[in-house]
Amino acid sequence: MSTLKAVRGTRDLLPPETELWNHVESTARRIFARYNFGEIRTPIFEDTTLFARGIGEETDVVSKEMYTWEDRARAASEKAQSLTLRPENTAGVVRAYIEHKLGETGLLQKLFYIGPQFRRERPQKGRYRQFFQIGAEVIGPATAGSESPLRDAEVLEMLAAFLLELGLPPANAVAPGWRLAINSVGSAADRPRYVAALREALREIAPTMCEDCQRRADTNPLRVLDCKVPEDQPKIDALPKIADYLDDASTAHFTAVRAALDACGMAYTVNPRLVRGLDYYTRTTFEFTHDAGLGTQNALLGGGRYDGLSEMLGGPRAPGIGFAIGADRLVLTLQSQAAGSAVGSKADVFIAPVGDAQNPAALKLAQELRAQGMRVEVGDGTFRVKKSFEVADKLARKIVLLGEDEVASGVLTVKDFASGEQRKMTQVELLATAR
RNA sequence: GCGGCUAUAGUUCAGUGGCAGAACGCCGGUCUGUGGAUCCGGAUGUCGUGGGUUCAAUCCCCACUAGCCGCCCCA
Repeated sequence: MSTLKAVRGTRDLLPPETELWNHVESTARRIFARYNFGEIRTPIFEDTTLFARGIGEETDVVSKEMYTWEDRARAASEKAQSLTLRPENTAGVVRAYIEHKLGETGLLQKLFYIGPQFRRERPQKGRYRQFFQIGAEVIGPATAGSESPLRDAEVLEMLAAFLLELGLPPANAVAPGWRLAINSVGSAADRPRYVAALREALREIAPTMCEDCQRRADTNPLRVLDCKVPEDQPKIDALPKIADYLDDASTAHFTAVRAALDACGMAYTVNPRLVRGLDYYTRTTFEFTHDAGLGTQNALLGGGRYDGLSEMLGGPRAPGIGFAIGADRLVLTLQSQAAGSAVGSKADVFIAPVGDAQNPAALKLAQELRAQGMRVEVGDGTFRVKKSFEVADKLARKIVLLGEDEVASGVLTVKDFASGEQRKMTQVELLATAR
């Protein structure tokens, strides 16, 4: 019989690696809290329509990468509902915003999430079919300031603070690090005008370009800008620029975002070709990449503004901006930086009963020490003392020998592995030395 | 979804058409309570799965699966 394995594109996270994951997640919670974000937890699956409408029917994510199934109808009269494992979380958050009428508070909603997402792509390093994102959204009625360029800059500054807190500095001339690229794809009105102009220009040029571009020119013209084929680059440079199609408000918005970033001393580059793959993005889009540790999958996180998404989903006007961090990629990056290598800490003490008659007393001692907050590992009385020492040295900083004498007298024999010093002490003294 | 590379011990990896190897780790060392880079000994395993060629396949061939790299796309 063949043994069962985690399915393609999924994996188990085990200690001590999970320690690093917890570090990343708790750091996100700590930093986001400083910016007054609250946590939202949305369901892991949603009505398929949510993603089709929100992300865009024609996007790759929706058209070929979703885990979708027909839910069982409970009664003959009921229609089976099409459900989908969430491929990203922004649509779900906006759905919740609409459903709970959060706009009626009149306040800006600042929400973050941490959780698994699912896309049926070909797995490779840093890309899994179940992957984890840490994301945040700032959304609310325009009267709450949700449309302000200050929000864009604040979110970007928060991301920089988060990466810095994790020990990841921005790249500079000599050292690798992260890089921030930003762009504006215009308002909901600008974007179609630009796409139309792009289509027009591509009608002539596209046949001379690479195969992929010929296809993209038809299906998703913005993607042509992303082409990496060297021969196509001059042709792409000659295409209409999004900046020339922004209306005054969008241009002013982008200028204001940059001014706020400059004020914070944030380094970034404007990349006019940075268009995100999801339909809901408007105006500001951005991406953080990292030079080291990730192969081709060098995007650490991405995001942007989505002023029209709520309305696309049937809700009130609710401009917003958000991002999603690829936690799998962030962890990979930290591991390659050795910034995350200091994991695998030891227990405070290892209790070694000598003879299995001492087992009950050992468990009682462990219970009491743990109640005082100590991290305790308990061996087994059938272990020879030599083995207890070997195991204890691997797992803990101190060993407590608990033989017949110790149990009778209540005086423990304690050896510290770092100093090699061994002495008798009471339980109270042991607690004091561990502090 | 497409192309390339890979799959051998718990781990990292050698290797051969004829009994399967190293290092690290693991277990044990003249049985009575002392670990760390000492020393001695021991076990590692359907050689990814299923077919085929052959007297004989871990090795050659085919398919499948998985991982990695690249493409597409994206976090």
